[in-house]
Amino acid sequence: MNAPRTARERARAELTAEILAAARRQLGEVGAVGLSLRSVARELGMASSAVYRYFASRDDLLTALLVESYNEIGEAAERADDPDAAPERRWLAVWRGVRGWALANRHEYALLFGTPVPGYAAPHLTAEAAGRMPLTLARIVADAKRAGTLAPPPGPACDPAAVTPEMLVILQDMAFDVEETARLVLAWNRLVAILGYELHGHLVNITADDAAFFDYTARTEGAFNGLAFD
Amino acid sequence: MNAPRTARERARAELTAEILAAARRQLGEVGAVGLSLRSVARELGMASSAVYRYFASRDDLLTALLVESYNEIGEAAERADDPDAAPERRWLAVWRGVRGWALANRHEYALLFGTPVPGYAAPHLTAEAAGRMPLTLARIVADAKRAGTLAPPPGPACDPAAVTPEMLVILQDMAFDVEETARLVLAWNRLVAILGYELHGHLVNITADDAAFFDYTARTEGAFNGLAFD
DNA sequence: CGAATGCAAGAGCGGTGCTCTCGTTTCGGT
DNA sequence: ACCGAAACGAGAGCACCGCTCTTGCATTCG
Repeated sequence: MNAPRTARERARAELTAEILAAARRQLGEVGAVGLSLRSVARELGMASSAVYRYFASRDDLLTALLVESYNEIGEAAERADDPDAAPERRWLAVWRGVRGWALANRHEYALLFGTPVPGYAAPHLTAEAAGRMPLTLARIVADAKRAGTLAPPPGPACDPAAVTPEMLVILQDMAFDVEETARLVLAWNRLVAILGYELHGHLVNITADDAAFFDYTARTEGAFNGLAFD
Repeated sequence: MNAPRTARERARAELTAEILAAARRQLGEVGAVGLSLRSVARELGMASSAVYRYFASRDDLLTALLVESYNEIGEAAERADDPDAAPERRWLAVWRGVRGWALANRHEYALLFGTPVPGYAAPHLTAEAAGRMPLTLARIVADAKRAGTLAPPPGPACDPAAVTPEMLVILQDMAFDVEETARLVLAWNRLVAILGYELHGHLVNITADDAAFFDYTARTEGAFNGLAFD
């Protein structure tokens, strides 16, 4: 990420940003499958072939939007977190913060957590951005554990072989054991899943007050992770 | 679903089935976004325009595959269920049955529970087929409740206004209250979500033994729904 | 100043969903 | 037995897509 020196480099950086912005706008309107490189080019008044100077393929453009969205949802989670509050309040606040972003950016949310494009595997660079949201949840539980307010593990035991050693290493400075790690994975999965259900219409005619049901889900999952809900 | 009388009607029914079968085959190979009406027509040796006599649009064809897949996953759940076994065994068996179908039909699974096509809303006819799998889970809990082996509700309370009255009516002959209904919705959501994570690669480098982690998830969710796991 | 590079534009390829027309076949009622 | 209506298959065509290649112009660098 060096600063552009020449005028050409500056222009290139600006145009790249413009393309990305236009693509993001169109993504928000027509979704990922409807996003067309040609229409992005049209919006910017350039030939479609010119866009390929900046993004090698449509998938590359989508990957850039993917990273951007991962960072946004991670930032939404981090911004909603007040490290000085009680763990239960923090937990609910972060869940609500993520929901707020998801409701305001449903196409981006679908891009992040929906059906992956068949021939497409998310490049490794997305890993760090993708981790910000789950890590925010993990920090809350870690703080509660450090403060000694974490309840004993409820529910059945988890096979220690089910979770990778890498995962335990990543979370090692938070001193999580296998059980706590597995429950955190499930909490992260739950947050993503319940929002997917709400956004994709799977809860129509099932839940009446989506916000209330979401809060219920958040409290449930927080209690499952040892936080003092109820 | 009347029996075909004339030769024309018989031919029409057969061709419709052939188109559907070819489409299903291609869906399994290239996924929903890669499924092209033209290539289906090519496979059957007919003009692409002829297919439109049988399916008004690509979305219509996809809807037919959607209903077919919903019924298959529902049948997989029902077939895995042995009503004479203990509720805990039934619960785990159904979860595993659904996982088996999902692993063997990942593109169909993605079609059912992945990102919905932007302009597309699932027609109402899919509702009955879509309900078979969740209802199988509900029956197990209902039987356990009837047998008096259901544990008291764990976790935080649910706002009674969160769940629709319709939902309670549907499950009324099982005599579920709001809490039990909400937990069942979450169990159904969990089953779909954890399989989505496994199939879409969100658990790579996180879980080591996917089957073991899935079983852990099933037991966890079963215990949350009052079944006697652990 | 000249060479090398970056760049935008256009044409073109093969693919898509979908529509319209045209000639043929089949069916139902008289 | 006939005749009109309906169903049907095939083909051409429209507008769009991702992507590539070539061409000519502008900028940068030695």
